[in-house]
Amino acid sequence: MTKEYKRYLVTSALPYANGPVHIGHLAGVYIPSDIYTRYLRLRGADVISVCGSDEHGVPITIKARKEGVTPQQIVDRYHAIIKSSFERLGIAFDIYSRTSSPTHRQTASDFFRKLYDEGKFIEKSSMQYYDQEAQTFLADRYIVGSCPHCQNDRAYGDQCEKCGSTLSPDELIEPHSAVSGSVPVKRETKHWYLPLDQYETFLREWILDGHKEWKTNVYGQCKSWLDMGLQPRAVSRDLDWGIPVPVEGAEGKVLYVWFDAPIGYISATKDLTPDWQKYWCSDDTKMVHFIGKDNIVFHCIVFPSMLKAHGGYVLPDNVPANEFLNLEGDKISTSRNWAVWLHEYLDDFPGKEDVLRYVLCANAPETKDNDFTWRDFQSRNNSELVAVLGNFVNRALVLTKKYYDGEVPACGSLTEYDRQTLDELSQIRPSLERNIETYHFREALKDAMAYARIGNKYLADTEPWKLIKSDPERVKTILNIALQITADLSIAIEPFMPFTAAKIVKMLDINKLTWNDLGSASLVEAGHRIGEPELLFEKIEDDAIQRQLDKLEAARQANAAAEAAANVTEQKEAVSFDDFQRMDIRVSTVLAAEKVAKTKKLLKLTIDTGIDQRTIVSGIAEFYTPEELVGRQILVLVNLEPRQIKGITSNGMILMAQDALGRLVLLQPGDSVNAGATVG
RNA sequence: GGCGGGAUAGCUCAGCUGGUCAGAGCGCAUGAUUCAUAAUCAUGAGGUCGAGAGUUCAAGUCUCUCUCCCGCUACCA
Repeated sequence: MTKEYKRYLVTSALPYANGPVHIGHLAGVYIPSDIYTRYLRLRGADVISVCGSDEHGVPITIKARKEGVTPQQIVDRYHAIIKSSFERLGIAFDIYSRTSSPTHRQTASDFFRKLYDEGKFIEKSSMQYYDQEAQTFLADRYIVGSCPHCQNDRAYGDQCEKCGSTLSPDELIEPHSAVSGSVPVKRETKHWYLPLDQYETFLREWILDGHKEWKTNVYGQCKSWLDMGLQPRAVSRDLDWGIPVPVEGAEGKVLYVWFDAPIGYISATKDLTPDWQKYWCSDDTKMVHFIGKDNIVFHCIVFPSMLKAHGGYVLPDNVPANEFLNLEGDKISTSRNWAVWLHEYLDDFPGKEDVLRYVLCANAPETKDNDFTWRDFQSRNNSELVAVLGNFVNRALVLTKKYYDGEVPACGSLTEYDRQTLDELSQIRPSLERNIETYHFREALKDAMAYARIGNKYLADTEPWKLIKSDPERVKTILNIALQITADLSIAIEPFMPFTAAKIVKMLDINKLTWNDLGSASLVEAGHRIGEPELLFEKIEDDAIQRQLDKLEAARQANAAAEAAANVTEQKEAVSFDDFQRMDIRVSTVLAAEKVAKTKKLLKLTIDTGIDQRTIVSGIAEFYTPEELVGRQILVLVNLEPRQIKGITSNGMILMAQDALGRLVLLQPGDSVNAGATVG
């Protein structure tokens, strides 16, 4: 798509304000978007970068309730932390807004109302759980019960955090309200849906035909969704935290958070400039969404459908989604405190903002999930930033200071080798530009570092410290060139390491350069006096790394302790002996076992209960193979109501123990007994 | 089970439309060097490009099958 654009609109996924920002967010979204934005600015492009906190949604209300504060207090807290830590890291948004702002409330509300008035929604009533005591409908997250898969008695209505399965409230065993603890009842409620299915044709043409250049993970994910067929998606919820649905008779309903959040890009732009329509409503704006892969469907399918339904807005030109960053081999997790928090990093490593920016860019999960390790962090700092970049700049400046008292020497006639070096340097820029413009920031960073590598090689090959005795004139030219390379380097690394770039500019004591200067060999004039050289980076010693590793180890142990405590479930309510007597549990023998086609967890077992032979379907395929089950004695609840599973009638339930890891283990008699022996 | 992504030197990764594509950085080894934060520079080690088959004059690069990892989705009492 070689369309000519007049301006750029860069958006970065809105961080969810129920926790601080960690390195996964940075590597996936904010570092790339910042590099891209800074590059465009250096080029003098008309570009704005917008972001803000995503402050609605159920998890925030849950956190607030848990802490006994208001949702507003929660989002105020994290908005402040996130905003200031971004600033400290040099993430240069033109505006960092928030979705609880009046502008956003108005914008999202108007957006909804326009679609509503134009009949772009469908209305549907459904039965949902209602808490009579608290007089409120319950979001899926607010319903707690036993997980039907792993028996965890603290599963939520949308997900069981223990076994990871996705649930619906109806699946929960013994559901109760997380608000009041009472047993909820079903009550009818009305909601509005965006009929995504109506936008399928548009999306297919726009993405599958029109944007084949998108990253394979993004394109593939979109294709997958489109091929599965899109369903209408609810855009409202029964909740009191959020933007009220601007429709008569919609009291107690708010916009669903995924509907209001992306509109935050628009309202942030409004907060930034009265000229916001120039960016949002002109075809010659290039909009780019920087996101993580968990957001692909919202930014490529849902939000574009919303924009299309609304009309008059630009669609994204690209959605460069990154994969996930792991930490020391494990998934980053906010709830498990398995993360490197940005605000803590900034406190622990003052003055090392660029080190983190460098490492996260060099190791960004651009094509697949990646791992952040503190050893790698240390190694990249010590052997790349200190040894290559910092060292080269220091060499050039110190030599200038030493030989010429800081006065830039004049460039004399160039040798063949000089020309060769300058030629090599000139080849970097096109590659660097191409890599940034195609969102290959890892490669782009390598290109930027090449200036320092070439500089080091140039000094080693020309050996000015030797020539200073035999051919002082020649040394002037050499150091002049070394200083030019240093100046070029400062331009090339600015998008990646703005603090370091600024330091170099300060040490050279020159005016800030622009991208157009990159590649020039006359950026520092002869006779100019440079400032005082200082070190750009310092080595990071083992003990600093060890402290971070210890910190993580502490989190790991805290998690293990918490999990162990959580795993011992409470004793259930007392039952009468009669209740127990009603259960008919028998020792049975497995006669045959086979996998149920098209399932991952199900086995179809034929068993001898002593009374009869019958079929039972059980979800143990992940733990037992059919072969090892045949001939085994097991315990079976034989008088459980039959149930249809995958078209097979299951007559009974196999008793199993579940360990702390969610693993299912069969129970069997200590000694062999006859089939049909009763248990009681 | 369906779909998507990934699998290339010890580590992190480049390899676009098939033919100097078997590469870079780090790490390692050897040598050189001392201006520099013991930093730098040179050279090297030979990885069956996840496995197998196929198309082709020619395949990491295309097709098919399989294995493993990540994600989405379905199923589970």
